[in-house]
Amino acid sequence: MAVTIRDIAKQAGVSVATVSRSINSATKNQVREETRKKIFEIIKKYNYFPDQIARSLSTRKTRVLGLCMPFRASVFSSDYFTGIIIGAIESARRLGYELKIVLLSETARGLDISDVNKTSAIDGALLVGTRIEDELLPVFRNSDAPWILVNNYSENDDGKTNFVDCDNKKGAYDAVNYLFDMGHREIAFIKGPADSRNANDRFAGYMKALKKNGIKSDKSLFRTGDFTEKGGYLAAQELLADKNNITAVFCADDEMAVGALQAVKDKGLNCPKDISIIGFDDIRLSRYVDPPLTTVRQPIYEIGKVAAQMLVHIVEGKIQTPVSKVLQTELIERDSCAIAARK
Amino acid sequence: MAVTIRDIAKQAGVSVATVSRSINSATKNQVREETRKKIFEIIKKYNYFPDQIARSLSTRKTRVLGLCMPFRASVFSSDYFTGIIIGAIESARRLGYELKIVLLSETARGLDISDVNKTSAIDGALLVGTRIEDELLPVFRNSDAPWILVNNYSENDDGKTNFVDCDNKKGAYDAVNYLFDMGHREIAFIKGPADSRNANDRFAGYMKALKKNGIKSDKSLFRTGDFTEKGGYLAAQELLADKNNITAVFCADDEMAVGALQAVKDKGLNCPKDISIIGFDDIRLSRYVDPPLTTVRQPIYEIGKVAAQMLVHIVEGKIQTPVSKVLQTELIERDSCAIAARK
DNA sequence: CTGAAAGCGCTTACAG
DNA sequence: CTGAAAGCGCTTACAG
Repeated sequence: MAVTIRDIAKQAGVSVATVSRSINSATKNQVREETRKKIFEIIKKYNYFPDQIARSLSTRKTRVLGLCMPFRASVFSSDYFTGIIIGAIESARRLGYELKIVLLSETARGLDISDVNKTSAIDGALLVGTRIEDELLPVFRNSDAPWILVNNYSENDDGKTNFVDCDNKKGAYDAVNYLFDMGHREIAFIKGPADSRNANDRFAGYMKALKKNGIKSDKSLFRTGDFTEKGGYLAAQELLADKNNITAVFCADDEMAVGALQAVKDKGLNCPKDISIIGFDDIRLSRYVDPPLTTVRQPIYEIGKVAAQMLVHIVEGKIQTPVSKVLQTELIERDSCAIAARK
Repeated sequence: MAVTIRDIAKQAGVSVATVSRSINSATKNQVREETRKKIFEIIKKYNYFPDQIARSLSTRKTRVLGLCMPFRASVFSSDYFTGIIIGAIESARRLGYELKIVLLSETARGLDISDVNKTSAIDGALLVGTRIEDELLPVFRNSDAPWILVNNYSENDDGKTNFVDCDNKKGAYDAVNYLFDMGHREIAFIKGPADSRNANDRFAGYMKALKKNGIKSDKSLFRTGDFTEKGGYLAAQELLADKNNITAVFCADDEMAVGALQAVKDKGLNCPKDISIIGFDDIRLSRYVDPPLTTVRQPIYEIGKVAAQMLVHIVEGKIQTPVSKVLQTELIERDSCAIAARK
């Protein structure tokens, strides 16, 4: 049988209340040092660890954060998933929290986030990988349970959401300006899925940059991908077949950029000589393809880190909500973009 | 205030016991259908969800599995980490469990796995990324709490450990035979860290294949890497400087193989013409380097899946321990190996 | 500084 | 088929 606080109390000749006070940093000063010392000896001797479950039932706090996400392949894209988790777990750990992965059912059965909290025994939620279609957001908003939207805030949002994200629009804007400065005028764009908020913001950034540079947008220059390599390949293939005067393509994520790169090669064209390609995210693979991909880096690890930290602050009531943080992207120049070829 | 079982009982005009029985599949048949129906109406009406914490305290089961690992970079290598987690979480979910990530402190302070279970509120542990130096294993063995060693079993082990792993020795053996059949006789080996069990088993497989083919092992053909790309690069560089007659190098993981490939290129040599390279794991990157890497595929997703499933079976007492499963590796032929060049 | 007692929200023998 | 009651292992007002 496991040793409980009762056993310790009995052996130390004190009440369970005194043992409890001794082992909780907030109350340990209420106990005479000498008493505490004796208690800790007994604790050590019996190798006692307080039961976290009992503690939670009593305090109504679990000290665990939920990383909540739909079970969708794109969320689990290795670099993204790993980055968020490691960032989050580092913060959590430092602040004395653990991390639990909770999968949201695809069939969003009107689950309220406070239900998630109760059924999953978490103090707060990091909401990752949502899409507009999930319709998770509206219902989450009606909850007073602490949660943070990670990486899917939209500038068209309601202003009441806690979130951390990178500046998708600005990142895309920068990418297009970069291409423009290299002389590109016919810049194609491969969008992400229509129901992805950050995909939309990236598109908005593209449009904004076009406008600023006096280029009028041309619908025949857009294609929609699904954030996968294959989707990028297909979209680029179409683009290359239709329009022979494009000199650059901006992809809403690196996966699609990798696919687009392959399409360019398969068409017998050279990147960057004939076509420049620029991606978004800076996944590990970007450095290894040939040519290495120029891209807009999203500080994913930082995002996870900041998000978890922020969530803990909310949970502990140390911060006023709504709260948010927008991290900056960084243009990473590699070899997939070059001065626009004369056409 | 959240609604509790009391509220439901009161509204339904029954006792909490009856409500409790109704909502637990194991006991729901003890309740008259009519009564149950009424109870569920009330539950729905009040949007009641049973508190998992209270349940856990009462049943002494949490229905969460712990993915326990040291906080070490190599564990978090994207493909590995993601593969294990997704595999594990899928099994867990299907069986009604959740997954919590618990970081083991580097400074292994004599933590017993049963303590982990108590302090982390988990029913069982998946032990990932351990090294011999961790000295976690011996202490874990003294515990009766359910746990499974993932991916680090050694054939020299005690036979009492629950584990799932791939057949590292056999995989390495296959790789070397493959090279031998292509005419290679001077086959270098870049080992993993000395305190990694699977690294050692892979080395053992290499040695076994050498012996079987009548090649005597040559110490000058071994180098030790650290499972990272950089380590592989450095080791290969040394190898290439020292021995000019090697025609192939087998790397204990793909990360090192990618590094080795770069070293070969930097030396002005061609892979596979001058030097064949073969890796282990089949990480995503392997398909993208130039030339694409021939490697020994480790079914990492399957490993996570089987491990979680096995753990649940142990936790629920449905299976006799010790229990284990060894999954087979698969040689993936790509373009980094060729017939040995005459020297 | 310390203890007795109530309470956190469930489950489950026990009795009927 | 149902209920009253004890119990899971803690924390925390309350009283002294």
